[in-house]
Amino acid sequence: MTDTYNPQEIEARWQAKWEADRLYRSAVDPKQVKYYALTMLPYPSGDLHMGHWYAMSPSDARARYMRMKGYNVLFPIGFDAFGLPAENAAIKRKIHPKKWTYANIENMTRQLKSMGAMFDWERVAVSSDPEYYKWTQWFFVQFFKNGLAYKKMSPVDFCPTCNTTLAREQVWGDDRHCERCQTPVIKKNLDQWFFKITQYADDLLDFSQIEWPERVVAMQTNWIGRSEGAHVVFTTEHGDELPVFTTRPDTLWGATFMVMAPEHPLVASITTPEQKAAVDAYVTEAARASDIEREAAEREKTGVFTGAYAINPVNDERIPIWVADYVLMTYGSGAIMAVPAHDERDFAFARKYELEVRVVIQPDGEKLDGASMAEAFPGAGKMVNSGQFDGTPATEEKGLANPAVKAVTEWLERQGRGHYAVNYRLRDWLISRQRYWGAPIPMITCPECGIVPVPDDQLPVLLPDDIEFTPTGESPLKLHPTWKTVPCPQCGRPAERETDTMDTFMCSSWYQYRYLSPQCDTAPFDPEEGSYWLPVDQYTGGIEHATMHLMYTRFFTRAMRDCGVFANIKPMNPKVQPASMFNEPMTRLYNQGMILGEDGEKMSKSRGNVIDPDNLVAQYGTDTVRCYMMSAFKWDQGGPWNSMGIKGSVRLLNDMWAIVTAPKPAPGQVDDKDMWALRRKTHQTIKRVRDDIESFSFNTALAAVTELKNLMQKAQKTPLAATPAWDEAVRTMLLLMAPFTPHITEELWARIGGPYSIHQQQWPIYDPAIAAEEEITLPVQINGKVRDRITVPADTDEETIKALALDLEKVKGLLEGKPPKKVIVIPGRLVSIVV
RNA sequence: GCCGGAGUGGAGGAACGGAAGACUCGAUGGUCUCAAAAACCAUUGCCCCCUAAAGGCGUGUGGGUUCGAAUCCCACCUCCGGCACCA
Repeated sequence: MTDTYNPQEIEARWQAKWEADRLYRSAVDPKQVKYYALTMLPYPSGDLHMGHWYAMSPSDARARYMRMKGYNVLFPIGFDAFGLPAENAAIKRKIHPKKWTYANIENMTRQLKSMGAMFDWERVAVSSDPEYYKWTQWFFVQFFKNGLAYKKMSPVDFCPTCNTTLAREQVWGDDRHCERCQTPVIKKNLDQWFFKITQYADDLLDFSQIEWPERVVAMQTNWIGRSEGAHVVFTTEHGDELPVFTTRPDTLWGATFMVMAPEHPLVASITTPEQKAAVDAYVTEAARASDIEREAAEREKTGVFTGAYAINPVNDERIPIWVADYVLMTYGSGAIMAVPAHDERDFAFARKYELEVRVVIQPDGEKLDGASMAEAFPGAGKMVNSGQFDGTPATEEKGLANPAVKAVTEWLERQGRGHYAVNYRLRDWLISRQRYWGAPIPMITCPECGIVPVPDDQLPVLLPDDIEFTPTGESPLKLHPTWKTVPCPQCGRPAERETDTMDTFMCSSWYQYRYLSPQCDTAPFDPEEGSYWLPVDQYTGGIEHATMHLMYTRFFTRAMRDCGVFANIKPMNPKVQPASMFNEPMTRLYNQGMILGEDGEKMSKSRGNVIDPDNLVAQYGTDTVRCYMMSAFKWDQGGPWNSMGIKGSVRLLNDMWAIVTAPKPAPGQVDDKDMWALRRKTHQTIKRVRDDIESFSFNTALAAVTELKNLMQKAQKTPLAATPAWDEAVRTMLLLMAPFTPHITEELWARIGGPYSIHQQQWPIYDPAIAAEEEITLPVQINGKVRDRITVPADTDEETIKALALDLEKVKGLLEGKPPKKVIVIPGRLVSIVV
């Protein structure tokens, strides 16, 4: 048993055995407590990269740990297999997207298996399989039937490179670029399908049922952008209603003009003949300018007077109506009341065009004057110039929590001039994509019956295989000679299929359910499986999905709930299946960081800083790569790759191998102290590794095992290595390392005669009595500085410690015979003397 | 501007308000070797010093609370991420 560590041989052998034994097959077992651990599913781009390893191997280690803790763990994997790269490959290299995708899946499955993770390979779900997308389409129809899906002609974001529209969430950055390909998007007016995610805005703002990182909660909250205020109806002199949304109804008396967005439908009709030329020119110019130009915050405001006037409903004042592009048609009603004294933007506009600035909130201690003030005052004060509301305090609080807002809103409601209102930044989810490689939208347009969903028994609407790609990138579904022509399901007359496919985020919004029973053909998932496994207990993945996938999937679960999809799900173990399981798909979320190239930049082929995991596995073995992923970084932060750093993991595993396989020394005299020191370290390590894995602190868990290993290494050739304490240490070290490095530990476990499989063993039990220190060294501080230390038995009482400390030569010297002012003894911690 | 997060040795990173720098990499010196690699041993925050002892200084900056602060509070600075003419 002195052969050297040969990871490649060991890993292949155990992987084969595990697979043959179905060691990682997870099945419903009501007698056992379930644990659903989930890592974000990969897109089959061709090869597994370092990022996949970094995301998945710690996630796997934790799932393995939970299994050893006694949970029935489900840790599935699959592929988010629809998407544009497959089509790009088809156009560029004349490979059919299906062929390209499934070849990649095959290759990546091999790579994933090389990771040695505890994935249940019998639950693999692939979103481009007809068995899968049948149910993606079924959900679409359900949503349509429940009023959650609608088709609408509207100006939408279009990526000219990807040749498709995008959801608002998929447009990023100041230059409004495509999240996938970085190309700035353009606006197009198209007839598109939307999901009513806005209907769930408030529901989605409720994070009380989930333990998600504050960062994600903040990002989603930001994204939804809820603001409270009032809906107030202004009218033009000619009686046209001009409703506005304002968060500051308490400043209504300070409205000295109104502004409409250039796209506002009433602009043309209210403009007076004298102003028509100027307004037309302005509107035309605004339409030509891109959103990026228009939305640049630093840009100077421009606008044109329409010649028309509105009546302020609170005081019947006549105020001018302007058109300006700083007002957006997409938010609120596309028109605002302008209160220059208390709003920065209105102030800038008013000064430029010499419009009245009237103060209606006076702060304490200074006197604002509309004519002379240099900037708007958005702060707190008392209402003035506001009729019966004068003197009402206006605070910094938002919405009805602000007494001035509350008083005015209630009065508006009583008067019928307005009402409480909430506005959101969130837009409905645009899911139409003008692409081939996606799930076809299962809708048919009939000239007689209108829009008709494909009946359930005709699902899935299959993608045709006989397609042709043109270099223009136009969807082959549109160009297909016959595919889109079908009889209307209602009247049987010739009708036309929807040729758009669905946003692939739709597929990934419900994959955690499909994993439960990927073969199920009577429902999206088997009710028994759902009743046992739901919800996902622990989800892990990247932060980049905060306002896309992670928001969509929360919406999706709620929509499923409201469509009755969970009607036959009865939690088998309500203790671990919170009532929130029908609202929230994932109870806990943890975001890992990103692994960068050695140069500190994002890994990319063009930079040439890509580290290939296949090569590393070939060179060092899977266990070493896994170990390095988990020891060298804080998981939530990630960081640059260091090709030297992996040596640390190589040494750890070699040392572990050597310690376990070394011949035992002859028994002999063993110092009791040494024996207890080893047992103490062993038990302290159990606790540290346990606590660290639970808190995702994999690096410190491995550091703790390394400390144990270092201690054992020193004792390896002494008679201590022939004692039961040593055997306990060896067993413990292997069990603690099993989640991190599953193959080497399985091999060594077998060699020391442990029962197969180490991965089915119970997590070692930590005994606090053994872990407790017998002797402790206490630092002795004088005025907060450590001057000496004393070593005493752990149970020494305070008085004795105090006496010992004061008797120290060094302390006596520093006290110079004077009595100390104060002596603080913290048992087990330190002695602090104040002079 | 608003909302999150982060600033600790040469690098990654440890530290329930109680010994700053665990563990790892790197570096330096040594052992082994014809040599190199590997392995092993030792040193490794900075200043002072031949060395050591003994000091002093050190967790982005400046204050504060405390016997005691990387950690708590206040005010800043820098970097990263999200949102932003959103009424």
